Order: sequence, then structure tokens, then C-alpha cells
Amino acid sequence: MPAKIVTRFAPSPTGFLHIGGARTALFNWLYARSRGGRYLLRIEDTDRERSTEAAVDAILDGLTWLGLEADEPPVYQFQRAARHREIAEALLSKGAAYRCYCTPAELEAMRETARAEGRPPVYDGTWRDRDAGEAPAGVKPAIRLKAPREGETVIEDAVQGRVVFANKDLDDLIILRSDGTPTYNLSVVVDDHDMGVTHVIRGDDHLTNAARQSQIYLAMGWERPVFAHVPLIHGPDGAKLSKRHGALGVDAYREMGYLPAALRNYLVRLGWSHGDQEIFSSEELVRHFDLPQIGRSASRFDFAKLENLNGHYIRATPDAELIGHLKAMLAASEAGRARAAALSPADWSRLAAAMPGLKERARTLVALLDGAAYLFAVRPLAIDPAAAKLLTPDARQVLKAALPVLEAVGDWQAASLEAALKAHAEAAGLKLGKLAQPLRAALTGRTTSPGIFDVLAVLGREEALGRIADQAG
RNA sequence: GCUCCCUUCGUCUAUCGGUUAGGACGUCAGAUUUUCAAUCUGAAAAGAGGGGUUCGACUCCCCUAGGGAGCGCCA
Repeated sequence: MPAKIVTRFAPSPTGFLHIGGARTALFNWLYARSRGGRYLLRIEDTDRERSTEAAVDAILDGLTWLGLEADEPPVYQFQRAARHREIAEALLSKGAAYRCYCTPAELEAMRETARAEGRPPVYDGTWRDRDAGEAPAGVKPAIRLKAPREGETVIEDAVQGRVVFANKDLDDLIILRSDGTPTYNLSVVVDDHDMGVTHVIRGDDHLTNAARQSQIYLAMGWERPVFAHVPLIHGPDGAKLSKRHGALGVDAYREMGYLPAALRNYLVRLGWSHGDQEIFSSEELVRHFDLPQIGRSASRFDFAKLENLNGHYIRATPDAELIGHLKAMLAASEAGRARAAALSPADWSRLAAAMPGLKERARTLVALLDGAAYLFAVRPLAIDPAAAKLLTPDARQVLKAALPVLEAVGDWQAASLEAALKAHAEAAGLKLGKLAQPLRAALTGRTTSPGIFDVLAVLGREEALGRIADQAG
């Protein structure tokens, strides 16, 4: 009778929600969802120097955008300090912890000599068995866990497999600082225990922490959660993900025009697989996601694949929804808001009308909006150099000849326009392609754009004819 | 330095002792299209190296090399 699954994502609010954190959150969310469990959020804000409210907001905002809402309000770790202290005291009275009167300077010296002698830079246990009576006056003690000296600490990791640490390599970690505040490893264990967390899914940079945390669980007689340490994401060059790679906040991905569904799909496939399947709906993800299918090696972030996936999702998303995403993207940045402010309701409806053609060729929402620039342009249209090359004197003649044909079109619809232009081209012994290129240049100022008939239809008779006349001379 | 983890096409990955080592992105070529995109077809492209175990290893074991993470009164 398995207990109900509880997972959590526990970021520290010292910066934005980066891509690795987003994937960790996604894995936790998926695992809980797939087992009918709960997914919780804990803000690890015990570092008062570096934690900011802005970072908390950015993380919450990023998670919301990705659709990874927690099932309960977030737990703020700092607020639980008293509880953490209580456990440290309990450990002390159990004899599973002790007071250490070493000063930071002494510890630093200890590490230095250990390093110099080629030994691991760990605490040597100076105060482990010393009598409290020997305590130097005026020194506030820190509390250290009395970790086992012999034997092994074994982590049965759901991703990494069985990982064994020799206890002699693990020193007595500080659980309560001399100022009475709890340290990370203690707080995490107490919180995970109190929150009923059954599965800890996090980056494998925490693997060694798992060993120390395991010792705290054992000292308290608490049942350990299942650990699952997932490999980190690296940059395209294999080195640690840095700012110039993709270690951007998820907000940056939103601003670059990626869809949350595309980012989720990309992220989940980065390190996890389900046979040969590449595209997953949310339902499929929830149905298939599991820990054993997570790989054990780090993976590189590949923008090209993300773009490809994003293009797929853009094409698959209904137009109205796309408009919503576009608005959300613009609202998320200063430049975007300025851009949005310049768009009238009429512009938006034109955009909606042109959406079928636009979304076929855009891989990001930014590119989509870019491709729609011709819709909002005012006459005279700015012509880009490549398009200008197409507007040769010959081409202008063709445009001039096409004008009356277009004027004669009764029903200004893409289909009618196509028929009219085809007839005109044939009568003139022209290939439609010869006409389409200068026409596109005249109408959009670009060489790439949606289908020419759609462009004509969306612009409307007056605007379209005006633009053509401008260029026909 | 010590501890732990990792290693299949350029990238993400499938394979769970017997396959022509499969798929996807990217790349290249072709088809289609009014351009671009999309779509379709095809091509090039991989088991880090060395030892074992086995009738048989990408798959299991060991070593080497390379990469990564951790070693705070940070989280």
C-alpha cells in the first residue's frame, strides 16, 4: 500500500528561475501528476543576504507561465527557523549532535593544513568528544551532527542507482550556526519531513548532500524519501550552462517568443525519453513520465531543436490562443509593451486574419510578429534591399499591368484574387512566379512573407492597390 | 588533492547479451510550392581507448582517458 506521492520544487530566491530549475520543477510536477500525488513549492530563503522578493516573484511568475502551479501555497523556509532549531536541540539532547567551539579562523586553518597534506579538507572532530567544561569563554558554539565514523551511507537513487559513500569521508556537518540559525542541510531535511515529501527530485549537484541529509534522517529516526538526482544541463559547448548559453531566466524564453508548451516538451525530452517519441501532449507526458527513463549523463542545451519544436507548437496552436500568447509575450517586457501600445484594435484583427499564413512559417512568436510587420506598415512602405532588387523596371511594368486586373476583381478574397491573377499571367504569357515576386516586394517590402493571395486579402483592396501603385510608379 | 557521477551519429536519444545499431533536431541532395516556410523522399553521420566474462558484447566486470558535480557557520 504505497503512501501518496508528494514532490516539491525548492528554489532559493537569489535570482531568476533558470532553465535547469524549470526542468527540475517540471519533473517534480509531472511525477506528482502522474501518480495522483501532490506537488509543492518551497522557497529556500534562509540566506537573508541574497534572497530577494523580486526573485521570489520572478520564480513564481516563471512557474505560472510554464503551467507548473503548486498544489498548495509556497512554504517559506525562513519562517520555519524555530522548528529547525528545535530539531537541532533534539539531536543535541539525543547525543546525536554536539557543540563545536572552533572559530571560523581555526576551521579555515584546519582546511588549509589538510589540503597541504593532501587530505580531504574536512572537520577533524576536535569537539566531538570533548567535555563542555573545556569550552573557551566567550565563544558561541555551533552545533554539529555526530555523524557515523565507520560504515557506509547508501543512497538508493531512483536515477543514479545505488550510490555508496564511506562514512569516514563525510565529516560532522554544522546543523545550527553559532548565531542560532539553521544550515541548509538541516532545514531541507526538516522541511521535507514535515511537508511529507516522499520523492526528492533535484539536480545531481545535490548528490553528496543526499548522503549528509540521509545521516540526519537516520539520526532523527525518520524515514528517508526516495531520492532522484537528475543530471545537469550544459551549454552547447559542453561546459556548465552560463549566461551566454541559455542559463537565462524562463522569462527570457518567453520574451524570445517560445511557447510554454514547446519549452516544456523540449525540457522534458532533454534527459528523459519514451522510446522514439518526440512530441508529447500534456496528457501523454503525465501518462508516460517516470524516473527510470531519465538518463544519467548531462545533456547540452540545443536552441535549434527548441526552435523546431516551437515552430511545431506554433503551427498546432489555434489562432486565438496564439494571439493570447503574443499579448502575454509583449506584456512581459518593456520593449514589448511599447510595441503593443503601438498596435490598434484594427491592427490586432488584421493580425488575427493573417494568422493562418503567418504561423506556418514562424519558429518563434517574435519571428511571427516580425513577419507581420507589413500589416502595420504605413505608406510609403519601406522596402528592404533584397526586395528592392526585385523591383526592376520590368517588374514595375508587370505591376502596372496587374493593377487593372486586380481592380476588376469583384470579390476581394484570396481565392478570387488567385484566379484573377492566374488568368492575367496566362494572358500575358507570364509565369505567376514572375508576378508574385515583385508583387510581394511591393506589398510587404520583404522577400519572405505569407502566400501572396493571403497578403492581398488581409491588406484589403484599397491598401493593397495603393501599395502596388506606389511601386509601379 | 579527495569523494561521487557520467561517456551510442555534431546535438537529444532508442537498444535493457544475438539488430543492416533505430528515431528526432541540425546538415546536404531531390520533389512539391507564387517566394519563404511547411510537407514528402533520399544521403552522410555513432557505441572514448584497452583488457576481461561469454558461443556471442553498445549492453556485464576491471583499468585508462576525457567530461561533470561536490568537498563553507551558501543554498
